[in-house]
Amino acid sequence: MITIGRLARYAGVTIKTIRVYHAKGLLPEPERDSSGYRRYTARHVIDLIKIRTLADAGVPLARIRELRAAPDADLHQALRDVDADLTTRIRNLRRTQKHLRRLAAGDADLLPPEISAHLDRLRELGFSPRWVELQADLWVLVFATHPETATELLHDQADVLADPALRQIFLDYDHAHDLDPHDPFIEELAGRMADATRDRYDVDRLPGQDTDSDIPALIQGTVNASSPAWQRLDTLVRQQLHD
Amino acid sequence: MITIGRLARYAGVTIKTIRVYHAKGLLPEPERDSSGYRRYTARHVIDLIKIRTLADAGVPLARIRELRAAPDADLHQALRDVDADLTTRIRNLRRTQKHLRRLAAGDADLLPPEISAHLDRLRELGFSPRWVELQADLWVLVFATHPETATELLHDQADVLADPALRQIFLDYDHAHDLDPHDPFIEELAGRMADATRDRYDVDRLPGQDTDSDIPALIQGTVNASSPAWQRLDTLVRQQLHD
DNA sequence: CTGGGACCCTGCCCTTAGGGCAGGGTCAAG
DNA sequence: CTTGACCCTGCCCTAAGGGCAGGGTCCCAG
Repeated sequence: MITIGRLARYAGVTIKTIRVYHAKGLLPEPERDSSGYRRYTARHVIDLIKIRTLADAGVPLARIRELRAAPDADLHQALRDVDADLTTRIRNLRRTQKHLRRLAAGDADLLPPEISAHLDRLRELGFSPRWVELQADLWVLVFATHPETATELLHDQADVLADPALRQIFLDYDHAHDLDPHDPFIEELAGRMADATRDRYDVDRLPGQDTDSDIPALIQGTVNASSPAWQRLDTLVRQQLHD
Repeated sequence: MITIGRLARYAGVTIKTIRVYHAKGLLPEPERDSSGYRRYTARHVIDLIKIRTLADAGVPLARIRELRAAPDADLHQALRDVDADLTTRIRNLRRTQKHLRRLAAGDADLLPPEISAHLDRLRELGFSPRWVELQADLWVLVFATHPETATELLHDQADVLADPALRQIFLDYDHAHDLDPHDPFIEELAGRMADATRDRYDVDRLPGQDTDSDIPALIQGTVNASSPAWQRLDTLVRQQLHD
């Protein structure tokens, strides 16, 4: 007849755990010896090990108690459910691990590989680190909020960068960040941007605006907030497009 | 500028979760609009997604808050630790799943395959279901408490069953369960058992008794409790061995 | 026979990561 | 003008134990 401490060591749990199981009616309270110590038998060891197997699998203690009284068929169904649940939990953990590794490899790589490639391309084309970082944030946001259309948008953006004139517009946008908001270059750039936009897109169907989302505004807001020149640029472009 | 509900949907969490993160200083409180509603920006979406990645990996929220302020080197070390931890967690879940399947396949199979084979053998040899079940419990206990010596004991037991005379002793033991404690057969069997034990083992070194464990007594106690005849058998054998 | 260290007992409060509800204000659409 | 969908704060609740206080037991060495 073993004591609670030995039972605990055998089953690889703490004494407290055993007492909790008694309190919750999972494991029957054993006899007490003359001094009030609990004395356990082989049955208890076996029961405890089974309980732990279920508990380790994530079954709530209350459920385990139910199962101890349930008919065999129910128990087996429950075991199948738990097994399936374990499988999905393992799969999820693996996915999380993948995300984690992306996060460790640098923020940008939280995105699908296509995006990392896009950002690398930006760096090659001579965009400033600040711009690349901003684009990273932006695409994180787009992919997080509109996964369905994000890929399409990204391809459109890649096309844009393939055209030297359009690419120059973005390079100038990047460069404008530190200019005075009233630098004449800003107005000239705004003109080019409005023209290019009208050229490329149906004015009422700008990309990304077909979903009733506030994400584009959100992004633009974030962008504008980082530079007064950019803020003015946005205002000017909007004016010209809405004439 | 999105509301808390939208942010929650984007990040796949509940509103409450976001409020908790604010309360714990994980995610900075955003500006409020004129009616006191929180208004979030792109930054918040990105931060929240990162936080969730860590939280999903099982990092405690308090730790995540620390990491947000920690230098880059620390963060990367932490990410490596978390990654390793995830790997062991996945491995443990897999082991648990294996245990669970054994449990589903019938109690006996909670034991290593060698034991299941042993129990199958018992069934073939004509032992009663009750005996087989008792042996299952017994071996569960032995393997749970003394994994180092359990295999050795099992092999010894397999040897014993290979000898027809010894096997007959166990079959008779099984059969004795339902006899009257004073049936003469019991005394005769006790004699055979004592002889066989003396024959096979050094009297002071019975198998399993070299560890200072109460498990053998525990097992014998459980066995004895299930039948008065068995109880008497044990008493008689002990008497004869200790003369 | 007397410490002392290792056990055991009950009872109580504490923790994590949120869930849920009450009670009240806000917004947009019909 | 109302209705349904949001949002606010504040409060209590949960699961599975951890930790501690305050007190009793056991066994072994001095």
